Amino acid sequence: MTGKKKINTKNTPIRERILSTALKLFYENGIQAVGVDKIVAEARVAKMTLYSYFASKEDLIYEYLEVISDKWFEDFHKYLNKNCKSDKERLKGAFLFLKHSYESVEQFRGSAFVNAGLEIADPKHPVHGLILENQEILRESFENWAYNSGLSEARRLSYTLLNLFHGATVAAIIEDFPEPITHAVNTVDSLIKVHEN
Amino acid sequence: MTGKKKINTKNTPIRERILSTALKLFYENGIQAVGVDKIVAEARVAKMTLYSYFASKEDLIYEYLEVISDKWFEDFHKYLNKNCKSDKERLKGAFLFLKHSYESVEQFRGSAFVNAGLEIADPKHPVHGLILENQEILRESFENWAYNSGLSEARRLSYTLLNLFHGATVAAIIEDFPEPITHAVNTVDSLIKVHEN
DNA sequence: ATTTTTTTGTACAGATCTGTATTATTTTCC
DNA sequence: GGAAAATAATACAGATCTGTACAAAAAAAT
Repeated sequence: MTGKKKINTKNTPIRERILSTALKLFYENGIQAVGVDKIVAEARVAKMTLYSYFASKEDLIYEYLEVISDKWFEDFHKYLNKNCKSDKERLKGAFLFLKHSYESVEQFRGSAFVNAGLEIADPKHPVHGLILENQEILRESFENWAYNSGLSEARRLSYTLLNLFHGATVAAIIEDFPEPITHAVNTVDSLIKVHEN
Repeated sequence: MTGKKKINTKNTPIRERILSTALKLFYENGIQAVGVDKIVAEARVAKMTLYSYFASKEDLIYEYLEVISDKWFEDFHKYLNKNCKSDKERLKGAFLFLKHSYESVEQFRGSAFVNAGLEIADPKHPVHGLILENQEILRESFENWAYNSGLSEARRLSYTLLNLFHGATVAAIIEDFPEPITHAVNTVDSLIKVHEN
């Protein structure tokens, strides 16, 4: 009988509002920089209400990463299916999606996972599993697309593309300009040709 | 008559100890995650002593980045001059240095600048100028080495290499394995060949 | 040896953080 | 309408954070 808190797991509009507010604030400012007070203020919700839906900030962070992961892959595939006709086009399309994100997102801050992974230094922290899983899914997509396109060394190429993907994202944030992403797009073209021999 | 604090700017051993302790803690745990109390405890120094050498934590952060920048470029060039005979070798050598860092640094946490840049979200924060400057120096090195090696599109290649550099670093941290760096080394080989035509 | 400077230790102010207690108000359900 | 549940508002506990005050101890300088 530990007297645990009762958490309401129902998906009410208020819960959604808290989560979407946390989503925005965590992404734009970083996880550590955003306090619970800021979230409840922005969501126009009482603090107790937040704690009736989420056991702790830790839980909120974890759910934040899960939700943003789903959302990201959804947007990603929607974009690819709309703009790419083949898996080879998808390889390049992934980076065009990145460019599109930079231009369309009101405040581009790169990848929520990479940022979270770097922010939470301890590699044993539970969110790291989620982040790793996320990156592996993306890499496997690259590998499948490369393999289906008949490119050589699909696995190795997938790691390179993931590197480029991270690098372009990070550089775009630091430089505060989309140029690094444009360069990455061109690099992908070159790499595809190299693996087409 | 604002009554400003008197800051001792002399380079005493104690000041050095504080700075090197902050260096280690900031790099390994992130800037926001490390409090002044933790620094003075680890450096075995009174808190007032820290504040007699540094006006604020903000100042300490700024100096941390300056020092680690100098230190990084020093180690970088030392490694390159020891292991590379030509500028073309230096292009690859930069990534071998990254691998060497991963293997030799007791707790590899990637680039202090990239981490700081992502941690401090506000692009108007003064440290961002320092971070940008740092990255530009590295990119220009890439460009010069590529140009001196007769490679085509040296400038574009330099941006690609910087992307790869960031990406490999970030991926290595997230995956907690050096494989991404190894892949990046191979990619550099491919890219050099592409630009050698 | 004595004065001056530096460093320490402790305490604390004031802000902010996570999380809870409590009571009032609003909404929902029947 | 009236009972039950959800939400709000406020206050607060306890921890932690940056930065300062102040007196004692140690080190350096003369």
